[in-house]
Amino acid sequence: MGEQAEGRIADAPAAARVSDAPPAARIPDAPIGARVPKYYRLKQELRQEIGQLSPGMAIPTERVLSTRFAVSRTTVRQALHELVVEGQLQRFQGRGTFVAPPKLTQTLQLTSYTQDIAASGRRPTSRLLDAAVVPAPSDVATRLELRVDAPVQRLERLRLADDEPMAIEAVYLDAERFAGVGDAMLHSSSLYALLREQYATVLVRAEETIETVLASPSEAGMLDTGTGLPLLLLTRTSWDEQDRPVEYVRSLYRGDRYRFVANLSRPA
Amino acid sequence: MGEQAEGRIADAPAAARVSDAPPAARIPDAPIGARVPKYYRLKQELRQEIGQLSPGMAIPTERVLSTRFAVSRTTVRQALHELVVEGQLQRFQGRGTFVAPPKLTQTLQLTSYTQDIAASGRRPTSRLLDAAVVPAPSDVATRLELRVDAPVQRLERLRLADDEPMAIEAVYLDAERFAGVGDAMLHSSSLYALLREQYATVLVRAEETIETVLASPSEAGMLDTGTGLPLLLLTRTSWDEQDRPVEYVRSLYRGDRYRFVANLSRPA
DNA sequence: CAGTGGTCTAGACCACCTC
DNA sequence: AGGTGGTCTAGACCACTGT
Repeated sequence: MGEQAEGRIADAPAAARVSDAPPAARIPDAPIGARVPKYYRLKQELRQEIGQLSPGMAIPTERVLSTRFAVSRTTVRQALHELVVEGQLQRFQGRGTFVAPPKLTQTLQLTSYTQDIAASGRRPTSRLLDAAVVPAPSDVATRLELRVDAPVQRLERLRLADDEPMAIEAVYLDAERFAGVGDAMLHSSSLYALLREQYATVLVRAEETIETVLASPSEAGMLDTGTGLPLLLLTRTSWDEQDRPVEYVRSLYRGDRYRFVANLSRPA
Repeated sequence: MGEQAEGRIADAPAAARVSDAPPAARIPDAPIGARVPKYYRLKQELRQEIGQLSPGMAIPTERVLSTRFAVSRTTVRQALHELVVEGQLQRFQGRGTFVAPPKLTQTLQLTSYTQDIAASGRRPTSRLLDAAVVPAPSDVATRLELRVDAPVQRLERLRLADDEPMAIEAVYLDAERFAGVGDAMLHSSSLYALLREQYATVLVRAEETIETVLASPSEAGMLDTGTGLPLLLLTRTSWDEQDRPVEYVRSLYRGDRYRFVANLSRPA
């Protein structure tokens, strides 16, 4: 990161000040008509400095930034946290803070996942985390038009692209209609191919929702990110040619690494 | 997906303890194989209590929770913050913390915005924040297939539903092709109607992206939320029947209040 | 005015990584 | 061992909302 910051004195309306602090760097002053917290001005300053750097480069440690800008480490951490959430920085415990690569764009479309990733020039893999027949919880039952506690096959997978964890995906299927699909998935990587070839089922439409949730500690661990960081939760219900619901999928993507794109056309 | 923690006493591996603290309430113990911070266990505990309450009801103040659970106010705030981000609580400076109403679902479709909201039984309004012809920044120029700095009409509106701020929307149009559209919008509320009636332009397809960003202080002010809270940024490029790009739109929605849904069909 | 959430400080200990 | 980010504490002052 550069050497000096531009702008004038910080420390806007409030707060006790250490009287004899060294000149240190400056974070931009608060503008007039708006209330701008110190951590936010620091964030803007850091954002600009980060813009000059390349992905993967390390930035100074929290303690260094704290002294350089003459603010507490808490304030530095608040600024860094927001830059992490926005996908500009990545932090690793014990290692440091680094400039993040740009976000990746994932298309919402009714085709094979594997196919999508490969089309973007990356190597798709997946790790089966869990495959079990369980009683349908109410949301799953509703989506699949089954009764609550009806047996459903749950398939939980960690999706990777170029070996980087990309999403945690849980698929639910009617365990009676798709008997044995759990075992079959132990040796197959494409659920859609399996549905087509073994169950003569083709998906023709889907409804997908997107919202923001936060990573639990275990989710954060699997996605190699921090607890409490925003994730994008995609849920998808897909129907076959007879308009029967076939799959209900919940996928969690890192919000700092992915954006989604949908193609819309005029309603018929 | 998700996880649970049962159990008793808090204060897992670390931290100095006030020796004579009152019995206080308990937050669930940390489970074995995972590292679960105290604020996260508190969050889970609070999440459960909130589940029993109705939207709009007040919860205890930060200082009360702090003593009740025998943790610092910082820890309480971290737990509350995550519940706010997840849309379970709403905080208002000077007033208190309240149970939030459920998220609203907004459909991604190529029809009038106003129409969409009305269809969901709410009253759509909008406030024109700004209408100016400006030189196209590079991203706008790219999307509209214009040269950088070509004149574009910018229309910035605050969208409301039942008088609640819903989104900040900035639309960009080719100022030469749609000359006068800025003035016309002063007296019209529907851009799409205006395009159809005054410019004989009908939109037939669009590409929409969704990603997470954070609220700046001014955005937070307009959306009546907090600085640094996650927003969903939707960008949309729409094309007419001749496949010319017509509009480029950037909309910011509160991530704690909205989710989005898209309908997909088998690619042709 | 008292009480709320919002910001900020200074310092401590922890878990984790690299050397 | 030493340094990193992650968590937590106790306390302060602020801006804002209600009375």
